[in-house]
Amino acid sequence: MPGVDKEEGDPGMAGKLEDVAAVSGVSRSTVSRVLNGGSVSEDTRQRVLAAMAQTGYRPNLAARTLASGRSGVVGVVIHVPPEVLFQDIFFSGLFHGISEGLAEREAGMMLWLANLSKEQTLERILGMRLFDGLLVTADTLDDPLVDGLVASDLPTVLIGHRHKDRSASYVDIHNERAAEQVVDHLISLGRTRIGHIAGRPGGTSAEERLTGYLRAMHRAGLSTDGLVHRGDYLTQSGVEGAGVLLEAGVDAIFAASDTMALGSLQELRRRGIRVPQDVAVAGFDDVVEASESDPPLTTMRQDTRLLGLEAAHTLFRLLNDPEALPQRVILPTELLIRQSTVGSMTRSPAAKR
Amino acid sequence: MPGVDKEEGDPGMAGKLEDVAAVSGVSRSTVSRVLNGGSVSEDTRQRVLAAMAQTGYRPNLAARTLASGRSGVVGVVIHVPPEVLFQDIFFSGLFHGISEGLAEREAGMMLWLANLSKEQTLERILGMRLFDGLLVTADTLDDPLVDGLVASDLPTVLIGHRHKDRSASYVDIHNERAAEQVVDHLISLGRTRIGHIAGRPGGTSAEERLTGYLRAMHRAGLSTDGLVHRGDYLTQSGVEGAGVLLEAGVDAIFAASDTMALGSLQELRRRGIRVPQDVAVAGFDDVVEASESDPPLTTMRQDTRLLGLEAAHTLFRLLNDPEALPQRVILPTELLIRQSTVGSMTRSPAAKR
DNA sequence: TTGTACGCGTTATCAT
DNA sequence: ATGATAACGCGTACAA
Repeated sequence: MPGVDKEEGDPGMAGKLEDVAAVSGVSRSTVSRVLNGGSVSEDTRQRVLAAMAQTGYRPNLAARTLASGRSGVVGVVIHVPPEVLFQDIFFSGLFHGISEGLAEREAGMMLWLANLSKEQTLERILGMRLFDGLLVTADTLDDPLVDGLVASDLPTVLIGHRHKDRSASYVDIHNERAAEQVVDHLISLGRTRIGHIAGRPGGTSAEERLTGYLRAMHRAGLSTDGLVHRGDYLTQSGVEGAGVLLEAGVDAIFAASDTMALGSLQELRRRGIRVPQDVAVAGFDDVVEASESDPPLTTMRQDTRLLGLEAAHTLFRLLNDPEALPQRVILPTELLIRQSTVGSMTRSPAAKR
Repeated sequence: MPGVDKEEGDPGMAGKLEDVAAVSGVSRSTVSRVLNGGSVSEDTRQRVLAAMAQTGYRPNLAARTLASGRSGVVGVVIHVPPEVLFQDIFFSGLFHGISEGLAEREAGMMLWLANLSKEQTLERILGMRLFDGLLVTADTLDDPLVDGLVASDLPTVLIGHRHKDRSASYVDIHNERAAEQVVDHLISLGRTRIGHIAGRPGGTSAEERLTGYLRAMHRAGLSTDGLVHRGDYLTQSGVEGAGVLLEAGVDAIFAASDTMALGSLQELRRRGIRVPQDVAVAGFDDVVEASESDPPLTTMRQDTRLLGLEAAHTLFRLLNDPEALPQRVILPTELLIRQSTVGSMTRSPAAKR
C-alpha cells in the first residue's frame, strides 16, 4: 500500500520522540523537556507542541518506564475469586473506592484477582517490575502473597492488616474496638447472655471482632462459655448460628457481618422469637439490606468505598515522598442503632448514646 | 549500609539478565534464549537456570515490551461508572468471564472504567502503547471511545457491537432474533396485544431487541401502535411501563430486561392483575431473581460470563494470528419458559417448543 | 549451540 | 535554553 499518509494524528502507528524532534527542528532532549516540564523557551515549546499534534505523537509507556523507573501504573491485588468481588459488598465497595482514587491521579490500574494461585500471583507481580506501587487486601492472617508483597521493595498499602504488618502501610478500621462498642451497646440494654457469630478462623477482621466481643464481655464480668459460634460471613451460617446460640439460651446475638445477622433474623422469625423483645440482634457492615430488614438491623457501619479511596491516597503519599514513614490510617465506624436491638416501642435511654 | 548481601532470591532489587549471564558464565543472549525457548544445550540451560534462581532474577516487563513489542497485558475497557459494574449483572458476569479467560493465558489485565471521560480514556489507552490487545464493551450506538479504539492498530475485540462494527471483531448474542423468539412465544400462546418495554434509545442491545419485537409483531400481522414504552433496563421503568401499557390494553408484556420485567410483575400484582391469566410477562437475561419471582419469569437466558470468556479467547486468536480475519462470534441464548407466561395450571402445547 | 552488536523509545547527565 | 550521549534491560538478526 504505497502512498500511505502517516501525518496529522493518524490513529495508527504513532511517531516517536525523534520524529517530533525532526519536524520541529529541535533535539529529542528538548521534546522530552516539553513533555516532562523542563525549561524550554515559550517559542520552541509551541513549535514542539505543534509538531506533536501534527505527527500524532504519543509517548511509549514501556520506553518511558524503562528509562525513568516510573510507570504511572499501580497493581491492585484482591485475591478473591472473581465472583466474590461482586457478591461481597465489602469488596465491591472497596474496589469502587480504589478505582476512583486512582483515577483522580490518572493512574493506571492493573487488577489481580484469585485466578492464579497466590504463589503464581506473587511471582508475576514482582516479576513484572512495572508498578509504581501496590494496593493489597489483607484479610487472612497467614498469607504468603501479602507477605511476599510487603517484603518486596515496592511501595505497598495494605487494606486491612495483620499484627505482623505493624511496619507496613495500611488503611483499616478498628475492628476490635468497633465490635466492643456493639457489645457494649447490647450490655447497656441489660442483655447478659450475648452470643457471637464469628467469621471464619484466620480472617483478620473476624478474629479482631471476636477479640472485641470477648473483651467487652469479660470487662462486664459476663460469661462467654458456649456463646461463640463460628460462621463464614454468609447468610446460611447466620441461620445456623442463631439455632446453636438459642440452645445456649442467649438474649442477644452479635454477628460479625450483616449477612449473618440477617440470616439470624430469618431463623428467629421462623421460630416465632420476637426481636428485640426476646433476643436482640446486631450486625456489622451496614449493607443496604440492613436498613430494610424486619426489624431494621442495628449494625456497625463501615464505609468500604472510603477505605479504597484512602488506600489510593495513602499510596500516592508514599510515592510522592520516598522517605515517608509507614502510613497507618484508621477509618471511623459508626454504630447505627435500629429496631433489632431497641424496638420501636421500647425506646431505651441507652439508645441515645 | 555496607556488606548488604544481594544474593539468593533477595526479594528486593532483582538482578538483570547480565547478572545471570555473569554468574553462569555465558552471554546475555544465551540467558535470553533459555528464557524464551531458544535452542541451548541442556548443560548450559541448567547452569543458567541455577544462576537465575541464585540471583533471584525476574525479567523486566518494560524492557521486554520495549524490545519485543509484546507485553502480555490486555486493556479491558468497560466504560460504565464503577458502581454499575457491580450493580448490573450483565457487566459483573461479563467481567467475571473476562477475568477468567485472561488468566488462562496468564495475561495481565488493565481495567478502564468510566472514571475519566471517553476522550481522556481513549487518549490514555492509545498513548500507553503497552497493550497487546483490547477488550471493549460496545453498548452504545454512538460511541467515540469505541470508534477510536477500533480505528487504532491494536487488536481489539468488542463485546456487543454496532452495525458499523461489521469489519471489527466482536462477540455478541443475536439480540434481534432472541427478542423475536420471545415475542413468537407470546404469540403462540394466543396473545395479540403484546406491549414492549424497551431499553434506553441508543443502546445497542435495546435497539436490536426492539427491532426483533417489531419484526415478530408485524410478521404476525399484529399492530404495535402505542405498545412500545421506553425504559432504561431498571426496575422502576418496568413499573411505569406496565402502567402505561395497561392503559393501552395489553394482554402480554415483553420487557427488554429482567429487572424491568420484575418491576412490571410488581405493578401488576399491586393492581390485582393476574399473571399470566390476564397479562403474560416475559423478560430478557435470566438474572437469578427471575426464577424466584412470583410467578417465575419466562425469559431469554444469556450467559454473560461465557461472553467474557469468549471475548478473551477471541482476542488470543487474533494475537496468535496477525493475519486473522475479523472474528465474529455469536453466542446462543435460550428461551426459558416459566409460569409468567404459561401458568402452572394452564400448561399449553406451545410450552413444549 | 553460542556470542556480538544493534535497536526498542525515553529519560537523565553532562556539556555548551 | 539546548544538544550530544549514555544509560534503561531485553530481544534478535547475524556471525562465528
